[in-house]
Amino acid sequence: MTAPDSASLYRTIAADLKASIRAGVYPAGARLPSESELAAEYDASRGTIRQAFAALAADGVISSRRGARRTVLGGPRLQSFADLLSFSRWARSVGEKPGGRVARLEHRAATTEEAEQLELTDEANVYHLTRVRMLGDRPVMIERTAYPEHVGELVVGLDPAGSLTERLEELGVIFADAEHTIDAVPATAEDARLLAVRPRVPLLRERRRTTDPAGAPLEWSEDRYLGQEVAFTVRNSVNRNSLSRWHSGR
Amino acid sequence: MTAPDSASLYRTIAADLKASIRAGVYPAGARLPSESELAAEYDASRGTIRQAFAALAADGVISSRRGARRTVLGGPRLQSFADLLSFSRWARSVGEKPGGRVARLEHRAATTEEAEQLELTDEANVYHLTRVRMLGDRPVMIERTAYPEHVGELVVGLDPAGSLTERLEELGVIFADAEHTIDAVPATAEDARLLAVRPRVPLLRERRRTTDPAGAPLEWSEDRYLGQEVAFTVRNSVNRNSLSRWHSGR
DNA sequence: TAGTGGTCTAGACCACAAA
DNA sequence: TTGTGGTCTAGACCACTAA
Repeated sequence: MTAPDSASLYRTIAADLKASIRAGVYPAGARLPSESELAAEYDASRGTIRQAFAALAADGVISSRRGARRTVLGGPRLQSFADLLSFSRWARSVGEKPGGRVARLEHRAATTEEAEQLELTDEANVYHLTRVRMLGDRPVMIERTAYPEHVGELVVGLDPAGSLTERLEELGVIFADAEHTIDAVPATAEDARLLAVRPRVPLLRERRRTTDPAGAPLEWSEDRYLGQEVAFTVRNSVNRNSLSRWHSGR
Repeated sequence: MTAPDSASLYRTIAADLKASIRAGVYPAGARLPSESELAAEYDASRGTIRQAFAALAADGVISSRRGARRTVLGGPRLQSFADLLSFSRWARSVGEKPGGRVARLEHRAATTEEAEQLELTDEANVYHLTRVRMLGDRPVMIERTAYPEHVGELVVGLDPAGSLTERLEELGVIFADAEHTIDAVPATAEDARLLAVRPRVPLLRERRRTTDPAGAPLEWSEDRYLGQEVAFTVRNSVNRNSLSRWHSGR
């Protein structure tokens, strides 16, 4: 889950293939080179080539079947794990100017839910940050994030108008795994005020728990997006499925 | 992407591990056996064991780091690709009784969007089915699905109150890959009537395109769930990300 | 320091798709 | 029939974790 040997051969090959796909050398539906062709080209063993292809498959970029060459899947261009965690990075990647303002920053005792999600004892404190995030000059999302103390202490020293995630990474915090729960809720009075919309407008809610390579929680966030401005896309297959559907059991 | 050799050794090992995890032998956070231990136990090579672990990682069940044993990730129990496609199968898996009634079934020319999603020429016909799906006696979702003619011709011969996906699979239709786009929309007047809620209530919308192993579209569906009854969960990591965030660019 | 997973090789046989 | 990807083996060396 860490990123060791970022220059390993199979990663290089995978990056080359991704770049070619992005550049349009292999458009959606196109057939990719065979394992043996690539093995010859890179002077690598077949196993290494298969590892490169497995990396593309894990990102939902290609499809493969025995007997036929691999093909490029269509649909939207996928984003990296890092782009997904950082609103600022994402905004830039879609050609928008990210912005934000702090609505509230607290250092207080954890709520029951926060303690559970961050795996803290009930008496522990958290840093809780509420921000309104903007694309250009339009607010599109409210971010309510709880950090455990050891992360929050870093956060308070940073410029809260910019990308906290990127700054934290520079400070050596490694984000490794995340779990996202997505549903729809009506805007509360506070939501409506912060986003400049009417109460009860549909918002797309993403609750996210992010952990480090050892599985220790780094943040627990509840983000609320303007419903029809932002969407999430997931690809899965028979062999690869990290999506599930839940019922509140109300 | 097909399911060849469903009895291959690595699949057997992966299934055993999943069963043990589900049974609580390895709870969330627990350390799993090492590769060499499993290799000895199954009299398999290390590569085969690694393939089994890769299958669990692809489903977001485990985490791994060099130097330390693999650990079980917490969070909700994951569902299979098949459970995700079939409302009926999903409902049974969460202990609810699935139900449904047909609101409309049409055989007509494809709309522009349907033609694009199903990769049809503009003049082609589709079968379009609108159903209200229930858990117990409560409606929770509206399903609006377009099928290309070769699939739709099978669908019209089936009992539309039950699980079409399961019946289609029995008829040899193989669902291999899917792409899901999730956002929030207000209930239209028709939505509100079918779900017995007030107009403009937040609905969680899932648009889904499912393809066969060769990449040919099998269905294009727009499902609308009661916002706070149903949620979707996604797990991803630095090495495995099939989730992305989209902006309508409005 | 001992044990673990990460990377890579060089083979083998097989099931399947496409021509 | 030819070439493809799927499965499996038996080795090797290395980077990293944890005791």
